[in-house]
Amino acid sequence: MKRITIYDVAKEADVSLATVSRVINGSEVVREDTRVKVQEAIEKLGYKPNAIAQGLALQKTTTIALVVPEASYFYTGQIINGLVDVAKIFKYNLMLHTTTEGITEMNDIIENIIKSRVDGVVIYNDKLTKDELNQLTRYQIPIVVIGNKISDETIGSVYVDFEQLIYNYATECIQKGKKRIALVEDRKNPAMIKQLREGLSRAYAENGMEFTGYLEIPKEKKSSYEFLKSFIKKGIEYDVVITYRDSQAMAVLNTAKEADISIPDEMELVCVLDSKYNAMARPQISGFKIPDYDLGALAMRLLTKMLNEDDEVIDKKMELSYIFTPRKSTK
Amino acid sequence: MKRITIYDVAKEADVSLATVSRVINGSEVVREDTRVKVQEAIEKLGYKPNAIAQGLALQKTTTIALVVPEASYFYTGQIINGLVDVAKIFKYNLMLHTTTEGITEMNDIIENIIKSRVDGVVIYNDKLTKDELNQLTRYQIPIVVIGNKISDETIGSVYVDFEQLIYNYATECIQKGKKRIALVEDRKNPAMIKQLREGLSRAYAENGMEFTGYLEIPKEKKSSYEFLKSFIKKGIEYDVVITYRDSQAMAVLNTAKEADISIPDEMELVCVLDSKYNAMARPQISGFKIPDYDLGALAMRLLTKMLNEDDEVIDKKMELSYIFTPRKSTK
DNA sequence: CTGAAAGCGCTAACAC
DNA sequence: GTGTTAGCGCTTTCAG
Repeated sequence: MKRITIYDVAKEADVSLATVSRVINGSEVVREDTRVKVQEAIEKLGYKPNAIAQGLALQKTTTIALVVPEASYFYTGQIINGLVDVAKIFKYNLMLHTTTEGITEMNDIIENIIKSRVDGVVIYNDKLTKDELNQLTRYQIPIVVIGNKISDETIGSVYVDFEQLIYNYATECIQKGKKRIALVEDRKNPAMIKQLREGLSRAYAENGMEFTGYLEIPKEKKSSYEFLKSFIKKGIEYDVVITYRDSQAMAVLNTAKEADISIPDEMELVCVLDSKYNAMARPQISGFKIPDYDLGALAMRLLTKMLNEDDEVIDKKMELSYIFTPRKSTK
Repeated sequence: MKRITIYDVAKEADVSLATVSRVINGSEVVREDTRVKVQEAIEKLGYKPNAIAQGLALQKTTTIALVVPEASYFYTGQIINGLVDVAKIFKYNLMLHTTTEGITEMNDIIENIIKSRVDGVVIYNDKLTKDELNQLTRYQIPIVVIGNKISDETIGSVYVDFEQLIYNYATECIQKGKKRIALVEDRKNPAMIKQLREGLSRAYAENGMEFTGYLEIPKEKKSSYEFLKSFIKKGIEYDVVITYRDSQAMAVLNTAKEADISIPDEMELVCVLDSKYNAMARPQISGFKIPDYDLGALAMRLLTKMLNEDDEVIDKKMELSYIFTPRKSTK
């Protein structure tokens, strides 16, 4: 089957290709009967405009690049859903780029993004140097970053302040006398853990103490569970242990049970990133409800605004809040 | 900043644009010193070839469309990872399209895919009519479907035969005397549940019985958990209950515990789609390890073969196997 | 209201 | 080896 182009339609409808172009793009100036004539020709031939050619002619692709860490986790998934939904509303297509921990060179992705001439990019990524961002801005491409407070002329950001979140929580704990707080390392999210440590350190510092509860998982241990198993049975050293992801929290739960430590009576447990699995565990795990879907949705919305010259973007830096969801693992 | 094109590079390097094109595409015929000259010009100007223009000229975009259900679940995520990794190897870009249950009209997506002139598409989707596929094939675009046994001239498929899986399992159960098997409905995956029911029915039929253990979740119940709660406490009616997703299995686990039913002693539990959460539950939930990552990776590999004229595609229909992972919820 | 023609950036014969 | 030129399919002035 021969590729059918605007030219074929023009011939079929006995008009010029300019006219066909007009009806495709819903121009008002076309007379009704010729519009119908063209429409019929389009139907008959099964013509679909070539977005690539349009992109070339218009200097815009109506597609946005998405850069996300490997799409494995529920949390990321929800963010993507938010991005996708809003993109759909504004008729943007999405190019998916994923970063694997360290392995995927950001540079390749950036190179790719630039070549593909997308209209904008949304990046959800902890590790991401200023340099790399500049690379993108140098090519004038609008960016929205999820999870970082960066922002300037062509960069917007949408995030939750985890440092503040954990600071607030720790402060409250300390004031209630729960001074022994532990934070479990998460190898998959070093940048996030760094933020959490900072928040904890700040809270401790303000109370004249030093934070010493960072639980680094020894290299030889393959999983948090394996580590915690040997760690937790040593005895109860902490009032509350904080994990980043649900699976780590569940590991704590399981190891505590095995060590006959009662949660929350003898030790409390909090998971930063709440998830449905937290609610399914027994005891149910307390956590912070992060507006993941909204992070994605608002990021995309912000980008569409930045892309649309008519829209005045008031604030390129959007901080979203979280809600602590107390369940059974905390008192 | 003015958009810099191949023409600018040509002028800068004092050669013709054809030569620049040649070095960009690694043509062998360029003399070393002019290649260097051009490279320098490219560096200096920060030139990046416009993939859109290349796409137009070459009649191919080196991008593949992905159609997946909303990217929420771990299972889907792994498939995507597989797809992404292989796509990366073969330098294909990915356009992401997601289908929301029923809401997203497949037609819009198809329209979009056709317009974007992708080289191929990978569809992971239960509900997908033959009609819709034909729509795509009509435009000569190669497709690989994940999860369905469809296949013809331009369509390949990679799947796990769940009907057979559950048939095998049920048959074994029946032979061991566990004749009361239940299957919990999954509203989010009706097509999959249909397959599972068929497998169960077949197993029962072959043993001269009829399958009656389909547990439909009443419309007024908001979650599997809510339903199971009222259902399970009625007493033990089944020898083994089968769920599709991990969260449903966990719901069974929790409700059984609340009803003081011992798993696996009084009732066994199997989750079709195994996940890490199954291993974190207590008792740990048995399940079938589905090669999700491989499904994605092989689907993409198959597509790349179909796209490459040199490659002879031997079999467009790939059935992957599963492994039953017995844990503590089955005897 | 419609058509003619230039151009978007790049590739690929075809010359030289 | 390198340059010239004709497209790839579509949009958009500019005329008429």
